[in-house]
Amino acid sequence: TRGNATQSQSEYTLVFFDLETTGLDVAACDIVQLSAISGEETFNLHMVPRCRMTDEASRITGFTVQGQALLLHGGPVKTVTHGEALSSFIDFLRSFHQPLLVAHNAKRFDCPVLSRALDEFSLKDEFQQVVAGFLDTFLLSKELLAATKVNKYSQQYLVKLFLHKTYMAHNALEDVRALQELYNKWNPAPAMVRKQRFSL
DNA sequence: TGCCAGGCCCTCTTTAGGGCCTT
Repeated sequence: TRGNATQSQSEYTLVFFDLETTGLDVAACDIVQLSAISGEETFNLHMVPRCRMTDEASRITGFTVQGQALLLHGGPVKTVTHGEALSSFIDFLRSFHQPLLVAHNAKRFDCPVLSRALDEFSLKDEFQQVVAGFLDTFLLSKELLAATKVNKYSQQYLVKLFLHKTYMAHNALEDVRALQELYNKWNPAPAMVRKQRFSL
C-alpha cells in the first residue's frame, strides 16, 4: 500500500492534483500539464494541446506550441497523448487506497476540465470506480478562515501567508507540492473534510 | 481571425449584483 501509515489506515488517501491548460474557458480549454502528489509519490505529464493557447495562458505558464512540439520557456518538453496521460493518471490513482483528489478551485475549474477530457476518451466510468471523491481547497479555505481577517484565497497568497514562502506558481508540479504542504499545515478536521467532499 | 467564463458565495439578498478563483 502506498502512502504513510496514517493514510493507509484512514478512510481515504489525499492526492493533490493540478492542471495547466490553454485558458480559463472550462468548456473549451485543453490540458497541457497534469500533475499530482500524494506523500512522496508524484505524477507529472505534459501534452500538446489540441486547441490554441490564449496569450495570457502562455504568459502565465510559460508554455507555447511550435508545430507539433510543446515548449516551456522556449525549450522542448517531452509529451504524451491526452489518452495516454489520462490512462496513466488512473493507474497512478489506482495505486492508492480510496484516493480523494484535492485541488484549489477544483469544483469550478479542474474537475469540469478533467471530467470533459475523461468523457472524450470514454475513461469516465473507469476513473469514477477508482476515485473516492474530490475536495476543493479554495472552498475549504473559505470555511477554515471564515473567523479570521483573511479575505483573499488564491493559492499563491495562502502559501505566502501560512508557509511564509514563494514558489513557482503555474508549474503544476510545484503547485501540487505547495498545496500538499499548505493542506498539511491546516490539517482540517475530518468532519470538515466529510462536509466539503464531493463527486464529479 | 478574433473572441474570451461562470459557479459559488456574500450581502446593502431571495423580483440581484458583484467579487473571487482557476489558466
